[in-house]
Amino acid sequence: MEIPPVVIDRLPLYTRALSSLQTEGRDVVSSQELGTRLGVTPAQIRKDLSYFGRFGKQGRGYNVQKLLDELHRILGLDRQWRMALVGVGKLGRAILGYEGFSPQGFRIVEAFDASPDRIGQRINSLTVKDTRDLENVLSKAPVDVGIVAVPAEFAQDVIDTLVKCGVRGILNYAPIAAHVPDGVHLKRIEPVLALQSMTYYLKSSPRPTMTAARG
Amino acid sequence: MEIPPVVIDRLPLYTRALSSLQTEGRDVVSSQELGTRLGVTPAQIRKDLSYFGRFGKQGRGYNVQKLLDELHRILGLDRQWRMALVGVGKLGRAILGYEGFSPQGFRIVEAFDASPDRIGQRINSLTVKDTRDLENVLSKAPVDVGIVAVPAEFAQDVIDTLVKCGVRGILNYAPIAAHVPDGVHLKRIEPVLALQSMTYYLKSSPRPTMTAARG
DNA sequence: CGAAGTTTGTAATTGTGAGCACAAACCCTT
DNA sequence: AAGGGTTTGTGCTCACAATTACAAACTTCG
Repeated sequence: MEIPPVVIDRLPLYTRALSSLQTEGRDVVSSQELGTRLGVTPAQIRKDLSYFGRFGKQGRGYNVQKLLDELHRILGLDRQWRMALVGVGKLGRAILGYEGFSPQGFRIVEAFDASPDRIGQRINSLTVKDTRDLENVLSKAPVDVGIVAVPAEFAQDVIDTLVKCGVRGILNYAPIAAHVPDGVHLKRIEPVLALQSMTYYLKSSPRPTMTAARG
Repeated sequence: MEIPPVVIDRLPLYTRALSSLQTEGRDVVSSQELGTRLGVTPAQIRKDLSYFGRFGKQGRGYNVQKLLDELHRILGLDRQWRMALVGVGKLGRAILGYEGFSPQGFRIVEAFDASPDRIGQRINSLTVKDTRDLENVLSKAPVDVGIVAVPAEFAQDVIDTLVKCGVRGILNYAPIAAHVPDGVHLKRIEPVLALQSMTYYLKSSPRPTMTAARG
């Protein structure tokens, strides 16, 4: 059976909410409560989960720990994921310094750059390697995901190289419409695009005054 | 008439592709070519654009400059947008240093933080102000968009405050399912969520060898 | 000028995902 | 043990977005 991508995209949200509940010491949660927390309808949650099995109990709800384990298994979050960063400019450095990846099992294990004055530098206990050595390095120690943080004009080339190296997941921070072959999964991280669609809604309605109440 | 949000989300992509074409000196482009560049069907592009008017010419295509102007007008990209950043930790600093915003008309004009040792610091020609003064500052010099880069546990409070200050667009970098009232537009920037859904597809199929060809 | 070749805009169709509603299953209290 | 209260899983319906398909309009070339 083929599961709709939108469903897969929602599962991490459920995972995160369940983690919170677990921290709060909760044993059981209903689709109702989960939905309220996430801003999703209970029916949607139940339907999404039903693609993968029957994890709940009527009259009771879902066991937090059990459902969390199931989701981890389903999403493949029960293992470590190795990532390679390409581009250690301003943005790349910020990504290297970001502490949100490792607690979730994602580790940047290699960093590459094309600029001679960056190659050899040590950043966050990682030595920057030459982009031209990408194939060599990754053939010996493959990674699961490539993070692209190079200027737009080089991004497609870098992505092509990563794909050639067998990388099947790519996180693209470069502002281009990248092309990847079937079977390779690419996700864009582009704050500017998010802003540019948001302005459509902001432009029309006037800036509300601070005293205005909301109904 | 109500335009589907998915359509609005695609318009910035069109804008970007058209900018490239403009730089390349192209006068005219067909939905066919635009579609190939963006990985979107030509019909989709034509339909999306038809929500807003008739910008093309049969047998010829779209005038690059004209369509670009129209899209800028439609999305509200023909003006400057003022943004306030809340949270100048590691992530916040990276956002402040990011150079992709201003060329597109988005400017961070205020930075806030709650930590005493950060308040008063100068970062990128901006003086960090006390989060408690947020209402005061924004009442005198309103912003259009708030960027939230505080730890998860404070994010909802910050968002509530921003909303109270009349901010109707929020870019949220904090890993929470934030709640905003109707009329406030929130966009999440969460690389980890993107990765966590990607792993679903990566986990099943084996890591391909480098010599394997793709069909 | 006429015919062949393009390309748009849109009506109609198809496909897909979200929400509704309810039977079945379970809990809890008395 | 029995009945009232919850909550799940899912068939069904509805809404909406993507695709198809084509007439109309334009360009180009002979």
